[in-house]
Amino acid sequence: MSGVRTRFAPSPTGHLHVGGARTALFNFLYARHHGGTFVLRVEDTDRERSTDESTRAILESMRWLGLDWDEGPYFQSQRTRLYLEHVERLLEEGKAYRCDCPPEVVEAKRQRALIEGRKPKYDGTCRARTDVDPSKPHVVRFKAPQAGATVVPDLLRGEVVYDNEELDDLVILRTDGAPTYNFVVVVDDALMGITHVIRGDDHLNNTPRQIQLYRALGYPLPRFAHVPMILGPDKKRLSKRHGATSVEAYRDAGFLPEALVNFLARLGWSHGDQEIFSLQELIDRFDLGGVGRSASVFNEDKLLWLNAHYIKECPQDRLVDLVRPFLERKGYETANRDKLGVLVEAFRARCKTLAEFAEKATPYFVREIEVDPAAAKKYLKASIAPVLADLLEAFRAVERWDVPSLERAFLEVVEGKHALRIGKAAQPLRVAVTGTTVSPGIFETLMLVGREWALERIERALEMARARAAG
RNA sequence: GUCCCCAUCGUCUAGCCUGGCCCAGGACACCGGCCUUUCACGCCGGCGACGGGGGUUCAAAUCCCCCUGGGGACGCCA
Repeated sequence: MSGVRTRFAPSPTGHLHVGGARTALFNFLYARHHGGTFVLRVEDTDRERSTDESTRAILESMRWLGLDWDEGPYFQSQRTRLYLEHVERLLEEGKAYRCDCPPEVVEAKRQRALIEGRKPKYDGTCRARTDVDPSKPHVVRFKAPQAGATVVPDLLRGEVVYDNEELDDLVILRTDGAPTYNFVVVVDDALMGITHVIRGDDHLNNTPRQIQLYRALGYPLPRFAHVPMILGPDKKRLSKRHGATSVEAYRDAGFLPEALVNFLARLGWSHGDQEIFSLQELIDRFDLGGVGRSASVFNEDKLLWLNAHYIKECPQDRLVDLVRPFLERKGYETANRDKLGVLVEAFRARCKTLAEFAEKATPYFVREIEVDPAAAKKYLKASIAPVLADLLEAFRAVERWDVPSLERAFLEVVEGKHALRIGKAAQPLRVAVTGTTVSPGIFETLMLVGREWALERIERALEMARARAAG
C-alpha cells in the first residue's frame, strides 16, 4: 500500500448526488490506481440537516456503484472533542479570538457591503478585543492574516493566488459550540493523513482559508486537485430542477452501476478516444493528468447509450436478476427463470434501461392486452381475416410451440396457401399477439406469449378484422 | 459588486504543456443508406467546432495580451 490517502466526505443531508458520486469516484480511482487508501468520512456537523437516513442512502449508493472504501465511515459528530481541542489551541496561541457581535449586526453589515459593491466580509470588530465574556454567547473566529497573499498549489490549475485582503476572519466555532466546516475539514484531513484532496471546483475558493488554518495549526499541506463541476443542460450547476440527480434515482430508473460509473468517469476525464471502461480498467488508467479543467454538461443521452451498451453485454444470468425487481414492481410473475432468460435475450438489444425492459415486457406477463387502435386500423383489415383464420387453425395444430414449428406452420399458410410475402402477414399477426407493431421476431414473439394467450389473442384479432368486413 | 476558475462540433472529448504530422480525430445525439417479417441491434456514410481581436513566429487550436462569454465563491451550510 502506497502512501496515497484520499477521502470522500459527503454531508448526510440528502441522497448521493451524481456530482458527489463523481467526486467520490475520482478519489476512489486515484487511491486504487496508486495503491493507496480511500477514506470515507461523513460530515455531519450540521445537526439540523443531517439525518441517519441520508447516511444510509449515501453508503448504499456508494456500495451499489462499487466504490468500496478502505477506512471509515468516520463521523464528524463523534469527533467534536478533537475539534474543540484545536479551537482551544488556536485561542491560547492568539490565532483565534472570541467574537460576540450579534449575528443580525454582522448580517446587516454584509448586506450593506453587497449593496454598496464592497466585499462582504467581517469587519474585525472583535479582533483586538480582550473583554469578550466567554460565559456569554459568542463565536470563535480565526485571526486570518490581513496582508500578503495565500497561494493555493493545485495539481490541475497550477498556483492560484489569493490576496489576503479578500479573506476575512471566518467563524470556526458557532454560538452553539459546534465547529464549522472549513475548520473541521482541515483538522480531519490533517489528522487522517489525507495526502490528496480531490474535490469539486466550487471548493477552490475555500482552499486559501483552509491553507491558512493548516499553517496556524502547524499541519503539513495535502496536495489539492479541484476538478471541474458538472452542469445541467442549461450550463447551470446541476440540481434537482434538471430532473434526476441522485444515484438512487438512476438506479431506480433502470441504469446499471457500471454504466453510471463509466459515464461519470468520462465526465471531465478522458483517456484518448476510449469510451468504454470497466471499473478495473478505470483503476488501471485513471490519473489526474487525464482530468480536464472546464466544467461539463451532464448529457443523459450518452448515459443512455452506455447503459444500452452494458445491457447488451450483460451475462444472461445477471441480467435476469437485474430485471426481476423491475418486473415485480409492476406486479409480474417472475418465478419462471427460463422465461425470463428468453425474454431478456429477445429484448436486450431493444432497451436502454431496465425500466424500459419491464415496460416492453408487458404483453408477455399480462393476459389482457390493449390493441393500439392505429395499429389495428392499419393491419387488422378485413382482407387479412382469412389469413388469420388459417394461421389460427395451423397454430392450434402445431405440436410443439417453438420457433421452428411455428415458422413452418406460418410459412405453409402464408407463402404456401395464400402466396403472400412474409411481412404481409407477420405485421397483422404481431399486432394481434402484442397489440403493437413493434416486437422481436414474430416466431420468437409467439413463443414468448405462449400458446394459450397467443391463440386467444389471434382469435380476438380475427374478430376485429371480421368486424371491419361487416362494418 | 468583488475575487477565483474556465473557453475545440448541440453535448462529452482528443490534440495544447514539448508550435508544423490538424483545411482539427473519436463518441453521443441528429440525418441518410444497408441489413431486415416490424422495431431495435449492427454496419456504412453525412452534418457539425478551434468565441472575437491583437501580437510572437517562416508557421498557432497549440505561446502572450485584451475583450467577450460561461461557471463558481463571497454563511454561525457543507
